[in-house]
Amino acid sequence: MSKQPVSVLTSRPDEEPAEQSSGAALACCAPLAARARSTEQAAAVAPLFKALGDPVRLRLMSMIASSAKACVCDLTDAFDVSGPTISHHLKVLREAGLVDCERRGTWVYYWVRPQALESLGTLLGAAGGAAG
Amino acid sequence: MSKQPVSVLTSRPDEEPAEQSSGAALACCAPLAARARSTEQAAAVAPLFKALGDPVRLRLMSMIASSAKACVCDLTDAFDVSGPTISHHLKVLREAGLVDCERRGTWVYYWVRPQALESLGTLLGAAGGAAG
DNA sequence: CGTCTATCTTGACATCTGTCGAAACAGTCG
DNA sequence: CGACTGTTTCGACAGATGTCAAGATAGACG
Repeated sequence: MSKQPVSVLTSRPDEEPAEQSSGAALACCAPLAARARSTEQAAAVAPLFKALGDPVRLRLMSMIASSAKACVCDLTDAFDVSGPTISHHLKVLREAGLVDCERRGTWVYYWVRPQALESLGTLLGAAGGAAG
Repeated sequence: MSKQPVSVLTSRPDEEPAEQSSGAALACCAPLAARARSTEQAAAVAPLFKALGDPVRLRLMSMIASSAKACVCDLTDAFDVSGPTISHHLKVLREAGLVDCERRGTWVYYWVRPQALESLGTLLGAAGGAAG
């Protein structure tokens, strides 16, 4: 069976088009562009990983994803940290584009934005091609 | 394409069976254990995301995964940061269990440890129900 | 053995992060 | 309107992080 060949991890910046050694000018054309692209891509995706890089936020995401809509009060209850801290983490998650929220009366509900997760999933394991 | 419903994100800490909470002193029982487990899981996985949460490290991973074995010198050349900084990032990646390295003469080669990536991939998109 | 290259470790420093308490803001209910 | 509950913002602070320069270590080569 083909183990998921990861893929960000296998985005191989060098396999773009006519890649490699097609010209001595390697240091100036495609490769460079590819590399730049990779850099940008990394800069764009790293924040998502970073946002998920905190235990509290990871668990928060887990809880939010587990229920269609999660109320802040429920989330707060499940942690040992203060309300403001949870609020802060939710803001980080929100700014990373991982979740979105809406106010319904007194309560605020959060839900996961599938797009972001797909991005990560794709980066990590989907993307055929690669295979190492 | 992959419309899989993420999964860390859906690990629903409450769906754990009566996982023998033989610990007597448990304030409650299953719920607490389940939650503890979830917390532990988050604590265990967050570092992986965190390690990937830096653009340099993410790109480093990408490059390492792109080639069976990547030499530090090649990696260093591809970035604008100093050698020690690359070394530091590689250490972070190594300590997170994402990569491993070996010295061959003068050079040190790095490669990706599939396990870690699988963990992340599983967490993000695969894993059907809970954990397993 | 001495020297050179490649890589890692150490120490220092500015910045970012996670956390809290206090206060502000948003809505509901009496 | 006024009091109360839920959530976010503000200000502050300890600790973590990313980066560099300088020095240390590992192995190759003469």
